[in-house]
This record gives sequence, C-alpha cells and structure tokens, in this order.
Amino acid sequence: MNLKELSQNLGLSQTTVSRALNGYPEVSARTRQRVQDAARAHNYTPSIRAKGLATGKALTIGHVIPVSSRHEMVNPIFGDFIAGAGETYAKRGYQMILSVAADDDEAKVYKELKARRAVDGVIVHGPRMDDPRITLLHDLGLPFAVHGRASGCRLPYTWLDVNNRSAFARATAFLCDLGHRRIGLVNGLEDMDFAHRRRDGYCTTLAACDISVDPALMRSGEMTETFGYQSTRDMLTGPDAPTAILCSSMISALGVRRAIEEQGLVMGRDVSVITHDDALSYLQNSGDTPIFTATRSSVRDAGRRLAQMLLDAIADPCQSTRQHLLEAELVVGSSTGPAPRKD
Amino acid sequence: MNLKELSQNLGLSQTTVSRALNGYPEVSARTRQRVQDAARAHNYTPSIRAKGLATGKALTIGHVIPVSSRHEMVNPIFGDFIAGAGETYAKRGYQMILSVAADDDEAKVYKELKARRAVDGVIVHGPRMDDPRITLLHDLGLPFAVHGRASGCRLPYTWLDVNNRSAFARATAFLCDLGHRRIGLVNGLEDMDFAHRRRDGYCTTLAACDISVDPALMRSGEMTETFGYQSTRDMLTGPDAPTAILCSSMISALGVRRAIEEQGLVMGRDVSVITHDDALSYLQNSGDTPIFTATRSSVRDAGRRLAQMLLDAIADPCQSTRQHLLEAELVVGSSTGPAPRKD
DNA sequence: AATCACTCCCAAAGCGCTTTGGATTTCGCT
DNA sequence: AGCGAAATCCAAAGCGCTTTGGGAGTGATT
Repeated sequence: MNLKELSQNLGLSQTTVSRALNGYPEVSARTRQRVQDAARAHNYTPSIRAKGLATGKALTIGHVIPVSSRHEMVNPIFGDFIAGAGETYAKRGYQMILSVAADDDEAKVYKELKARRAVDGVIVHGPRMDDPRITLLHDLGLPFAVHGRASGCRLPYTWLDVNNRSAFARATAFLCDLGHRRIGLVNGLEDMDFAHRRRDGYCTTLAACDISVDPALMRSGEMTETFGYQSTRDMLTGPDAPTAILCSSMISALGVRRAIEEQGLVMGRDVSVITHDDALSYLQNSGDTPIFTATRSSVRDAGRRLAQMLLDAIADPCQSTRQHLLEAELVVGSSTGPAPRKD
Repeated sequence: MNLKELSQNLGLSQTTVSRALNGYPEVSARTRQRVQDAARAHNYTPSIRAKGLATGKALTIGHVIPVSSRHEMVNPIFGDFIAGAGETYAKRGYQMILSVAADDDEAKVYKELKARRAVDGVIVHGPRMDDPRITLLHDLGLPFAVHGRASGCRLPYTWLDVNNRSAFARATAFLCDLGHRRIGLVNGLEDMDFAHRRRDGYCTTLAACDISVDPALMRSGEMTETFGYQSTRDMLTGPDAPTAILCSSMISALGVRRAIEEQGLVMGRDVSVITHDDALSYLQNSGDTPIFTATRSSVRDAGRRLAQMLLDAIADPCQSTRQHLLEAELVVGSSTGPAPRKD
C-alpha cells in the first residue's frame, strides 16, 4: 500500500492524505480521523526512502563501530550503548545504521556515509587522543556527537562523557584513605582518551597523597579478561607488589580477581580492587554488597542521552554545541578493605 | 554533487553517466573511464535513497536485536556477530540497520520494517522454541535468515546454527570418559532454542552412559556471570555435589569458576568445567592450553556466513532455502581432569 | 547508393513521497 | 444579497536516481 493507492481509496488527493498524516493544520479534524483510520486499517506507513528523498532528511543516524585492527576486538560496551541509543531513535522516528570499520580506516567510512547521503548525523565511538575524526566530520559538515572526548581537539563539538578523571581520582583517594600506598593501574590502551584521563586522575591523586608513581604498576592494553589477569599476575609476582589495583573495565577486573586468587590471596583483604563499571547487563555488579567496589556509570543511559543530544543538534542546526559530563558513582563493594599491615 | 551536476559537468546525459558507473555495456571504454575519473575527482557516490527508490531495493539488511524484557539484557555475542556480518555487507555494498526491541514486541518492529520498506531482508537473532517470528516473516514476505533454529517450526527457512546438540553430547561424553558421574548443567533460558538442544545433547549422552539425569543439577537462566556463580554455588553446597559442570557461555563460566574457587576447590582437579565458547574477542580462551575446556565456534564467523546466505537468497529469490550446520570444536584446556576419587 | 548491424548516447518516464501555489467551498458580516 | 476571510482540498513540480525506448553516427555488406 502506498500513498497513491491510499488516497484513491479514500477519494482524496495525495496532498491531503499526506497532510492529514503529518499533522498539518489544513485538514479538517474529520478528514484527518478518516485518513488515520484508513492508514491503520491498511497498515500504511510511508516509505522511508521516498520520504527521505522528498524531505532531504535521511531520518537515520550512523554508528561507526571501531574494530581494533590489532585484535579484531569489538568493545563490549557497544551492545548496551546501542540499546540505549536505540530507545531514543525509536521514540523519535529515527533509524540507526551501523558500519563496522577497522579503526585505521574509519575516515573512509565516514566519507562514504556522507557521500551517499545515508545519514543525518553520526555518533563517534571510542575517541582517541587528538582524534582526527572530529576535524574530518567537522570539515565534511556532517553533524555528530562523541561518546567521550578527544583531548587536544580545538574545535567545539557535542559530546557526552563520564568524568573519568574525577572518578579515578576518587577511587585512588578511597584506596589511599584505606592506607594503600602501592596501587596498581590496569588501564585501557594509552591512546584512548578515557585511559589518558583515568591515568591522570590516578597520578594526580597519588601525588596529592605523597605517593610516587611507579611505572611498574601501570599497565595498559586492550581490556580483555586475559589482559587483566596477566597484568595483575606480573605485578603481584614482581618485587614490591601492590596492595591495591585500579582497573578500567569489569571484564579485565574478572581477570584481576583470577590472578589474585591464583596467588592464594583474597580480594578485599590482601589485595583491594576498584574497577570502572559500565553497568553492562550481563555483568551486573549490584546487589546489597556488590562484589567489586566500582566507579559506576551506565553506558546504556549514556547511549540514550547522547542520541538525544545529537537529534536535538540536527533538529536545530543553529544551536551551539552541547556537552554533558556524567559523574560516576562510587559504589563500595567487598573488593576493598584496609591495606594489610606489613609484618 | 549529484548525478545531474556530474553529467552536465561532463557534457553527457544522466543516462550515460549512470550506465558508465553501473557497468552497463552500452558505454564506450573511453567514456566510462572519463566518467569514473570524474566521479572520483568530485567524490560522487549515488544517493542510496534515490537509488533505492528507483530500483525498489533498499540495499539494506535489518537486524532486530532482542533485549530481554526481564533483565534488559543485550546478548554479549551480538557485537561480534554484527562485526562479522558487517564485513559481508561492506563487501557487497549493503548497509545494516539495527532496531532494538524488547523481546515481546518484536513483531511490531518487523512489521514496521516491512511497511516502511526500509530493508530487503532481516536477520533473526536468538530464536526461541516455536518462534512466532518465522511464521510472521514468512507471511510478510520479508526475506530472512535465522541465527540458530526454531524447533517446532514447520516452514522451511534459511538458517545457520552450531550443532549444539552434538557439541554438548561430545562435551558430556568427554566428562563421562574422565569418570565423572555427577555433571551439572548451567544452561541458558529454557525457551531459547539453543538451550533446549544443548540440554538434549547432555541428557541423551548421560542416558547412554547409564547416568540418570538429576533435575537438581540442571539450571537455566540468563547467562550472566552472577547466574553462573549462583547456580554453581547452589549445586556445590547442596547434597551430592557435582564433580563437573557444563556451561553455556563464557561469561557464566567465569561465575562458575568463581563459585568453585570460593569453595576452596580447584577447577580442573576438584571440579571439571566445560563451557561453550563463542570466541568473543574480549574473552579469548585460547593459547597453548586454554583455561577452559570448551566447545568453540566463532560467532563472528557465523555472522559473516549468515549474512552471505541472506544476500544470496535475496539476489536469487527462486533459490530454495539453505541451511548450514557448524560443528563446534572441542578444545581441551585446563579446566577438566579425571573425576576425583571418593575416599 | 541503399541497407543493415552495431556502437554510443539521449530524452523522458517513473519510483513514493512532500510541498508550493492555487482553486473551491463555506461562513460570518455588513 | 454581496463580499472577504477562513477552511478545505487539489494538481503538479521536484527530490536523485534507474531504465525504457529510441535516435544518431559509423562501417561493412549488398
């Protein structure tokens, strides 16, 4: 069923039917009702392509998901972020299209999205330091919103980020207050912007507590379970092992815990652990006493909000860029405790 | 830059330019070359919407990702599957659109996808027993391919699945051969088709080994870490604890391991564990001796292949439905060993 | 010289919608 | 009764592409 058929069916012109359906005022209430009923009865929905052609809008947002070219890894937070963003899109009549791109040729994907006029805007995932994509999108004139930030970028742009710096500063301070002096950091890849900020929060706070930063206690890599495990094992078996570890992802934290227990140590007693928790649905860390003490911030919620910000920016191209900084919540679980006394 | 401008630029008609670009033979080699060069120089790519309108094809495949209405959970395998499918789409000039739907009103989403003519076909994720979506899509006349199968469905349809039954049969036999007689099953939700098949493989093999099936050793639920942990803890602290556990997902398996170690037991010595491993990028279970003995099958590879099958079916609507059954590989790691002797 | 078969190119229609610029009818008022 | 404004509705153009149904031009063949 298309507009033409529907309008013939009703004995009205396409114009009137279109207007009735799209809420224009030039249609009497009775006619509108009649049209809406008929549309429902015939299960009519305008073709999104034709509509897009006619209006010049794609009613579509693009997500380019970066796949690590090194390990072919898809960031696990992606599913939950998308689920959140999808809610917003559904509510506002938008579609979401997904492209998968190795993280070294994303530029091509963005250009193509623009060239074939497939989207009205895009969401940028996993921004890195001085991320070139921001300048690129700016130059292309393609509206965008960034999940995270890209330090070193001069242009103003719309973003939503967790306050990674303060989250890790608080976590570090929390550990210092418990008497820990040797605190390890199991971080994401160094060129990721969030990793940089977290490290900054960590280092600054250590300094404030008069603890010198020991490079041997800082690891960064792709946040797999194995990475958490190996980093922790290395640190624990090395000289002057840490009594606490700060970790950038729940998945790695599972590896951290494994390494601790493998050494016959008890997490929360011998070694304290704080991890960042994106509140992924299949890795709940909640309940009365969560297992991990964590800096928590729901990535699904981030998806919902950032999608809104982007749609708003598209709806009103004149509006200035918006920014949103979420504060992570520090959830105290059973993975932290006072530093063991040295006897 | 659009077709009209480009053709004026070249002093050719739109027809000729379009044909040159789309590989039709009615264009001289020289002209074609000239056109292609110009297109590249001006960064011209046809608007996918206009092209879609003109050809009647959307050049788009839809993925409807089910979000558990109970726990708002997005299946973690999703990211990797999409990454695989995305490779295929990119290669063949297709786009992928994503809709997120609570798993109880997916029907509406499919209908809408069809009504607004947004896609040429869809991939069905997470099929359940007697899944109504298959009949629905069949009736809608929307081409589709299923990742998994839906037992009880009479219609022929295109699917790709892991041989869950044989995988779990082999795993069970492997444990029996090691002398285990009390084997627990930590499975996915019972209404999921794969869970049903895995249980079947497990039960059948137990019977073949003259071991009676104990309902107390079978758990099913959403495959979170916590679920693996709780199920295992329950079984281990209950009467007549199992000496081995079969688990349906790596994530749950991490919880299984946690419960085992919490009891002061050693995985692979006191309690053997075999898990299904979808080869997710952030949960590698590989290396010389993987941690978990596992039935492994790459879900990313499944994505690649199933997308191909769907595109083929769309390209040739007359072709009969295709099926593809992947055999999981049994990888022996360090989580299994001979059953401990009862003293 | 006329015909034929190609080769190479073009004008115009059509895909399903929105939107512009009227046309027609109705209604309240003088 | 006459008139302008408001209320309704419509025909047709246009969005950017593909595709149909020719129409020139060029050699080769009769």
